[in-house]
Amino acid sequence: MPRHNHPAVFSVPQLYRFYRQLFAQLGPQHWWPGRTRFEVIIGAILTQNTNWINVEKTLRNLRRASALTPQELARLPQTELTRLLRPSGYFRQKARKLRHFLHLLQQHYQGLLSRMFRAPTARLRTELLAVNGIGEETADSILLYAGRRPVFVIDSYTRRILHRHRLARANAPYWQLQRLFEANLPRDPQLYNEYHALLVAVGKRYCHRREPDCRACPLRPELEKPYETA
DNA sequence: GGCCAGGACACCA
DNA sequence: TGGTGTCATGGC
Repeated sequence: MPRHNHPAVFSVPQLYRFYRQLFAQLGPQHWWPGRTRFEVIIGAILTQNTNWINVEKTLRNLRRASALTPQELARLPQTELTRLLRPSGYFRQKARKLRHFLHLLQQHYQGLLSRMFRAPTARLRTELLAVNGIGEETADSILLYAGRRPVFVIDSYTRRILHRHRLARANAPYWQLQRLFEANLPRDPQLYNEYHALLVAVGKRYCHRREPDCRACPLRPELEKPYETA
């Protein structure tokens, strides 16, 4: 096999077992927390490298300002938008990102989410990735949680958990980790939804950056060897 | 008072 | 291609 083609992940027959174990222990996570598809999209952008608690504060701000539809948000002056976004951090950047998304929606879909989510998944993903401020994780979160498309989301918790369970290299590319899940699971948006949410829940509780609480981790019985965190 | 949080991007070699 | 700095608030 050519050097550049070495797999960064191993074959994973136990991937679905992981899921059942997590679900049995933690139960349904009811993701994505958001009342409408637009809220899900906004939340996906606002939660970038940011605690969800802070995002909720911002969503409350936007709700009070009646700015939780594309049309209403577009009418908000930039200075006002920036002010409302403060609690979730990076507020100047995120104000621009939201504007960029609204621009895509307006230019390609007449400002209508109903039209946007009629587009084929691959095309919509490409368009979302072309928006400055929307990367792979955010695009896939939008596709899965707002669009209910069978696209597995890879976030930092998922990456960390896979690495600590020796299922992937620490620096494996996004698409490889995504393929790992998509190739080993039924192509079911609801399953992808719950699985990713469960991985985040496990990550938050047991798989911290510095001191992973591995003995309490629900996935522990699956482990063959002690962790290597390097 | 430091660390972390459901990233993305520009810039550099 | 891969590494590094930047963006920023709030909770623990």
